[in-house]
Amino acid sequence: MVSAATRDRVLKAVSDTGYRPNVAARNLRARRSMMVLVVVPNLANPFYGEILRGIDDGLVEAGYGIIVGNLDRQTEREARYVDVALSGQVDGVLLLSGRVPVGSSGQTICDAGLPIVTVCASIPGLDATHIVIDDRAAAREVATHLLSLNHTRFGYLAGPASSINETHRRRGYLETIRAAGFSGNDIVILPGRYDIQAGVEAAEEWLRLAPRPTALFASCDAMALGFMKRVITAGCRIPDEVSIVGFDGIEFAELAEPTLTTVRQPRYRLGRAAANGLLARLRGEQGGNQSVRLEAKLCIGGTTGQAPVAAPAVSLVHP
Amino acid sequence: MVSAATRDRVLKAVSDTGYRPNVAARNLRARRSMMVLVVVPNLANPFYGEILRGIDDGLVEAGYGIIVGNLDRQTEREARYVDVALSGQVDGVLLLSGRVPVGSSGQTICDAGLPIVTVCASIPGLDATHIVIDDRAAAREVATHLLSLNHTRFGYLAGPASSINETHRRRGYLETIRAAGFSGNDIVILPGRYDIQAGVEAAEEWLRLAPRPTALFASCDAMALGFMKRVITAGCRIPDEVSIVGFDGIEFAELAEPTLTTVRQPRYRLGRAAANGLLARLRGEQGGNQSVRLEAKLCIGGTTGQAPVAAPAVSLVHP
DNA sequence: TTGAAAGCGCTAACAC
DNA sequence: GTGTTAGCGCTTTCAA
Repeated sequence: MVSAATRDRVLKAVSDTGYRPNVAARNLRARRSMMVLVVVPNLANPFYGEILRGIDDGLVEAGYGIIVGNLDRQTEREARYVDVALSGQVDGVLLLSGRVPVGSSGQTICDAGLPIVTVCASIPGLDATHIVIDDRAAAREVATHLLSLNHTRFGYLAGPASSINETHRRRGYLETIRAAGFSGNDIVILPGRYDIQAGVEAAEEWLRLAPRPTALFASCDAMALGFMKRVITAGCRIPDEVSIVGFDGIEFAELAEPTLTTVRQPRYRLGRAAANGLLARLRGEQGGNQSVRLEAKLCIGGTTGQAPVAAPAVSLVHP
Repeated sequence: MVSAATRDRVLKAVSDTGYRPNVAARNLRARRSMMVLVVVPNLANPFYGEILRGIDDGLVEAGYGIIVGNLDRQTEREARYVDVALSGQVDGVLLLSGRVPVGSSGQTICDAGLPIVTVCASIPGLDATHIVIDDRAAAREVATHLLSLNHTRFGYLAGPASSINETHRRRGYLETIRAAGFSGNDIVILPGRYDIQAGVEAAEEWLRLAPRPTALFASCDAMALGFMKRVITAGCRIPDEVSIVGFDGIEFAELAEPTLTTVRQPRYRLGRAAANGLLARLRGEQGGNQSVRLEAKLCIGGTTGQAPVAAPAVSLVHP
């Protein structure tokens, strides 16, 4: 609402002086920062890279920038990001970590009163938008697939106990196997922590077992790939001696030989949905506790096959 | 420099009122933001994830946060981050992209007058600290390794022409092969762009060649792994029919079967060095144009082996 | 030591 | 339409 003449005069002055608005001043005055904090458990895992891409694409369009808070799997690092939120450096928070970050003096990131969206891990009781897939149903599908291949001894390569995803995946897997008539004796649970090395260590444990489970569900691809590499190195054939299923659907799962059977999460779309959910809350359009569920899909690769028949063959000889 | 009594009174008031300093106001007054912009070519490539970890660890200790600028391989996206720098949102810039970002109205990110550090790609003529490895020497080492295995037909899977790394790697590889007496006829150059899919496409091209090069140097691991998967799918044996070398040393290179021979870059340390270099510049301790060079190492895996001997055997029959 | 005041650069509100 | 002003919350400077 200015005359054309004035506008031109202003625009000319802008380009003459090379004027640039100062963002700190604007933020101070407007009481917002146009920044969003994204708390990531482990930047080194490419699973998060792709989600981050979706988040970035969604937020940048709306003029928001992202501040990355990498926990590097260390809970102690949460405090830093609680401070970032509490000191007004960001307008909203995106939690990929499945936990509410806790500060050094007992406050949580919720005390900042900022809009929060969680991705890939709904946190019970948290007033936030939760962008999720159905971990439990996906894990059931994994178990059903392995049962259909006549496996009778099952392994589960777990994530960290603190992870809510871990809980759901384990439950879905175990309940389906039990429902098929198997007992705890038919199931071996190997501890893990969602990284490659954990998969390697679990493989070493598995190699020492007798009898070995013939089917292994690793609760993330990084672990599945580490496991796979280690057992191949030990001379095992996949899927002849052991069937392996991962979870996440990272690109490298497709590059494994054989291609890893895995649950593919729509990572980019999860990121976009998270950005949209947060933008809606930032605009005040939404509040309360709600969930958006995206589809995950079991992708059958070459790492799963019929259970080996060695044992039954022996029993036929001695009826 | 206040009396103990006053200090206590202040501290009590702080905890009573739940006082938190406002960062925007502090930044406005202090004319700094305690934020650093990190420009990344492609967040989806785990190569950058690990460098980012090193950067984050180095900067967070000094109280700086990072704003991630993902280009997603699209040069047009640079403009956004030029604005971020120009509008004073950050105190320094870390460039992983090997290019000086250019804004929409012709300015570059340098016009912000901020300290700049480049990582993994020194940009000629730029007043910055350059954290690099010797791409050319590493590529020479790759060629020497392949020559020592008696290969005589060589492939090179290139990166994008705009990349300075691409230039160095190609030069080092080709000059070494030429110095060994081979000509352009013995070398096939396949176009690529530093992602998995480019590796797959190059493999399809390679499968159509006759005669095929028996040695392939892919200028990044993601491409090498994509290439490898595709040729294995087509029934080729590695390294019996083709030797493959990658570049970068991402974790997944070690998980490939056979393990990928590759040049391992010290990614985390590159990130730390970049953080340190930027902190030094931010403190005004350093200026001008300087380089820090870290060691990259050729790690021999199972994807390289003696050149197949079929052709020489034929020529012995008809001397 | 402590208190008071100026001002960073912007935007919203108001008077002209 | 246009020009002026107050104040966001902090830090620095200067006076008491």
